[in-house]
Amino acid sequence: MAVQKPSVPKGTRDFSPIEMVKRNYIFDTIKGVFKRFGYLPIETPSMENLSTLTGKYGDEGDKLLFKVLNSGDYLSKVKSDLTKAESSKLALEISEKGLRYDLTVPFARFVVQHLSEITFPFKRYQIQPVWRADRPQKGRYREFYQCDVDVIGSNSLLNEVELIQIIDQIFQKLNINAVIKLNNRKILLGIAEYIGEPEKFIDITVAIDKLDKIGLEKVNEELLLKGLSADSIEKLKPIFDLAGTNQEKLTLLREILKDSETGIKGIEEVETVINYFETLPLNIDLDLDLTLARGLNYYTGAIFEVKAKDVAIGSICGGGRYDDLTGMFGLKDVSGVGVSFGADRIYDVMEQLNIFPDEIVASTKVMFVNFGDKEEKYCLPLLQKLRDNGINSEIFPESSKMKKQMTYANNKNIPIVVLVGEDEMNKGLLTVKDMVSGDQAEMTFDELLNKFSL
RNA sequence: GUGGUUGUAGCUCAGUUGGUUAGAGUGCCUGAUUGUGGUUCAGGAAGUCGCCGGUUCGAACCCGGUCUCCCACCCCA
Repeated sequence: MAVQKPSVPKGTRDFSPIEMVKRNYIFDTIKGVFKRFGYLPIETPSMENLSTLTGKYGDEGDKLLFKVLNSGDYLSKVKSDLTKAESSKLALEISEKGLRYDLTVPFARFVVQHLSEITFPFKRYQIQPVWRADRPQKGRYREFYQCDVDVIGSNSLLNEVELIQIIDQIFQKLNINAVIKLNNRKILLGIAEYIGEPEKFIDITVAIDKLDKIGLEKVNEELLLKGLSADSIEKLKPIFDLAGTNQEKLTLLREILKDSETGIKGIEEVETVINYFETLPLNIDLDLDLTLARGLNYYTGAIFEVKAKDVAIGSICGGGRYDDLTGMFGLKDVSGVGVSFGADRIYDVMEQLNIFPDEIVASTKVMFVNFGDKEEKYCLPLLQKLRDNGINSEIFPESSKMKKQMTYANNKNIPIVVLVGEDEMNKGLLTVKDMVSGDQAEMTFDELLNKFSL
């Protein structure tokens, strides 16, 4: 067989030991906070039935689904004329499974399917990879991990508040400066009603989402293109211009949207969440951002997005409330709310800021130089004692040249090297070298141990 | 999915108008130093120039395709 150059598919990556140590640090931190708030883990399959996935993420989302080819002679079962078949229709005939696009929709499916085993409110977390057939860029992968927390079966806004607390804790623990942007789909719907274009709701949200990126003028152009009247667009302006504190924005908004029942409901929801937030001793900033829309169509209430303040990489966490996701699987009137942490982007942020704690690379504290068979046998019990005392230690596995062994210790940042040769064995002492200062001294094993008990 | 961009030693990158044997820094290996790393000095190994094809007497360089990376759009973690 011809030798092939090894490679992984576009947008996917291998992770080396160093990367995994750092990734696990992120996962463990996130998981720890989830557990602290009483959430329990679940997992779902990498593949879902395509019918479970399609239609949940909007047209764009459907295009980004990875589809899995049916097994066997899938073409023989195709009914369409292959010479003029549309790809999108043909896909449904030759593929009935797809890789999951997020963890929220599979979770909704899970809830409905396992209803009898679940007590509401159901608090679950789920940390698994998801796949999107997007074109990769920095901070944008085709396979990436999401860390979801959701509580389903409770309308209480206390859940929204709890999510904010969770976000606060996680980013505090990871030492990332972040800001939570908060909005509410009901407010956006109210705005669409207020300007007299409720049926253009999706177009409006998608356009105003880009406000801080492309500016007011371009947004207006896009809205015009989508068929909004110039009048409607003019009415949007004061809403974009809203400034001041969260409370000030809400007061103004309440006046503007006073005739929209939905809008007022959204304002009240946001107000409640913000009022809770202000009574809590949290570190993170919470910004009411009316231009936050989020593309996922299943959100109905609060929407969140978290951005790192010090790195431009898009959102590192996002989510919101969905009132009818389970409805699509036949379970009505069960509302849920949750957020998803993007582990890969969080990694990129931490890497760029160089804020991974040194100690997570649990490195060796003591290395014994290997001088040969007799010395090995002499050192092994000492090594055992160090380990029993919780000191990470190792012996170089071969009696290589000193230079090689010392270089190894140096590159691995091992702070203490112990040399035990014939001399030391006869005297019952160890030569202990401090690799930072370069000093070395003879001492007993107990004296070495004492160095660590300080 | 649309448009653009990148790919040369393990890593970061030079490489002239197409012209003999493709370079540098860093890392690695060896020695100066047989039981002493991190500094210094001397030496050494290392490249199908992303891949496939074409043009040409001759291609890292020009052309086509393809893969990958990155950027913008779209969308998003």
